[in-house]
Amino acid sequence: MANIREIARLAGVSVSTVSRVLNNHPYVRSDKRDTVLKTMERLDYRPNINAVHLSRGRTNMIGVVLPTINHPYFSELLEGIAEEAMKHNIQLVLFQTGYHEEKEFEALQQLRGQLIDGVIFASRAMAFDSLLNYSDDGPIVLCEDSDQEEFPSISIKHVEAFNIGLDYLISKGHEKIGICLGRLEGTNSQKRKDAYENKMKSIQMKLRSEWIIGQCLMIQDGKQVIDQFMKMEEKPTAFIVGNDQVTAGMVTEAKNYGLDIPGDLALLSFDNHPISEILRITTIDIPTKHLGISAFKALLKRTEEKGYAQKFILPYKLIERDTV
Amino acid sequence: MANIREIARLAGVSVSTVSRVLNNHPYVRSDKRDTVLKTMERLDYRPNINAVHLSRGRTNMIGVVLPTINHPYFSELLEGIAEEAMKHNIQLVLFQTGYHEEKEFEALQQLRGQLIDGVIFASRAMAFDSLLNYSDDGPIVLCEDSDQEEFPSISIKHVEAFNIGLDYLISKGHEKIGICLGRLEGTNSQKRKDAYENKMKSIQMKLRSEWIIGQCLMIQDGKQVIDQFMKMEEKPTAFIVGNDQVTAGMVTEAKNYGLDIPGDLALLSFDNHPISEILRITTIDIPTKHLGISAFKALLKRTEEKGYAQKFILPYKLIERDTV
DNA sequence: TTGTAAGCGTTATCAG
DNA sequence: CTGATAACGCTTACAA
Repeated sequence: MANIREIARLAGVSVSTVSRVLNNHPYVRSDKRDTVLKTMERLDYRPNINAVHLSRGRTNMIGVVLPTINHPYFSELLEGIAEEAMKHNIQLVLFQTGYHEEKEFEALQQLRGQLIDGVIFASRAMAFDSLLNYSDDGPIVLCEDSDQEEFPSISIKHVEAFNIGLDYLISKGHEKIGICLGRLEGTNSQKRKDAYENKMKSIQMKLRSEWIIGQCLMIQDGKQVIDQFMKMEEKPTAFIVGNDQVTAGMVTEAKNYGLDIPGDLALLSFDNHPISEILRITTIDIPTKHLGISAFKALLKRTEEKGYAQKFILPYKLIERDTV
Repeated sequence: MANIREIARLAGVSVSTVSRVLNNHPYVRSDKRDTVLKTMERLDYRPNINAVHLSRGRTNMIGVVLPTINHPYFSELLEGIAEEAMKHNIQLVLFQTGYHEEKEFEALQQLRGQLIDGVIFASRAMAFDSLLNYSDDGPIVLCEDSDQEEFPSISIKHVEAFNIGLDYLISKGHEKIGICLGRLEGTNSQKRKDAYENKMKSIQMKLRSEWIIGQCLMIQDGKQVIDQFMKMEEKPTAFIVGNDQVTAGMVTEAKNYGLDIPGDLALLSFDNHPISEILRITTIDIPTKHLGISAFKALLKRTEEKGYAQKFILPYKLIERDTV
């Protein structure tokens, strides 16, 4: 591949002039600029991006850490990030972790290695303290309802939203309420679980471990929950469910058993993804895509302003439909 | 940030020795290796990846071109690519195009600029001839049912699968068959449309433009199709639909109108994504994730073997459920 | 087994 | 406005 030196030689100018043309600097006589441009065109020249990156010390790429791409929550979030990044001419490098910490560290090492200018954690499995070690290596943004004040974070108020959901169920006469969450280890799930346990205590309901179900992420998991439900001696009259996919699985599997929703079992869910409208699932809307957009904006801000660590809270909204 | 020279100085060795340690070369005396390693540890050293890339002339990153991330078809495909890439320690750079050609060119320019070692086109909007210009810049793989012999390609036999679907509908007594496709300009859609038109001719059915519907990609589009359907004077008795999302929207909107599926309208779809099982949609399974896995493998093969341009055909499978 | 030094292809400083 | 030339941080002959 042709390089800048060759272009310079053929155009009869110095490499600096070529570089200036490349970067739209002023102070290049227009006839020189033209010959340079023509020479580039002729050789179908394209600057070596790695060299540019090395020289500049920046890459205009950021990393996105997420457990899995193929889940509506994360792909919507990712889409938000991608759209906003595109506006600013920033490229995305993907780190699909499958919730493995090592993979998350990889992203951070690439940050330190200056392959990426920043990192957005769409989800985090690693300890917060470990994260702190990379604080000086570049901007980091967290998509979680976080109390820390070191990094910018974007989220909804999970506890509050969960309480709204629980109150709604209670207002409809439910007391025997079960809960379906994703990875119980996750920060968001923890918040939600705490909210649930506190609320149950406040209405004098004993916690039943059988009614607290984890690892609910996909449609298929919802089916299994209903299978479990059918076998329970003491059944809850309602479930609050961490995401619409799972609820979708529950609704349809419930129908297979001839259950009446919400008569035999009420379901309140989170996300308001398209499937919930289709299945008329009562759900709490989370502005997932905007979470992504805001995350990117926060990263940008943090890039410009070293200590910037604002906590962004986005609004949620209860959407009443037919499963409660 | 510390660099290799500083490590060398502090460890009392030369930069080449440090480099050798970094790259697990043999021929480094183990006590030297140890001090180097310790020094790195102490300074929390991480090599500058851009410098490595520039020096090596390779980046171990590949580009993935797709129109949108937030659609089950593409996010499943992407997941396949991502999983396989991870096994080979290859990073993914995303190019979300929204079907815009310029964005696709961007990926190719980054290929020429050696930021990425190769490109997978999960979908393509640009002309094939334009693509040919980049053939020498690095391996390119296409996810399409393609007749060209220049690049490796991965797909199912769209025409054949479509014919199977149409024959199945016909065998169930349908002749008045409509069709819902995605972007009519896309290569896959073109193939499918051709198959449809030929089949209709072969059973002496006149083509009605009203029954050929494009821009069907999401759940919401399916709703609109049914709204259109309700207004048709002459109604088809069946639709063959390009993807499950759209069918899902159709099924549920049809219920709102009190239509009987398949009595009033039969629906045959493609993909076999989780939602189709939930809604008991009869569909033709496409191994989307494997498409992604194979695409990555083909890219790797093409990297090693210049002219490699095999066409991979993956199997599809009719899944009989309740909408036909 | 080790070190020296020449790349890799840009950008940026500084002198003209 | 233009051109030398020194970075940027690593890899890799080549020589020892």
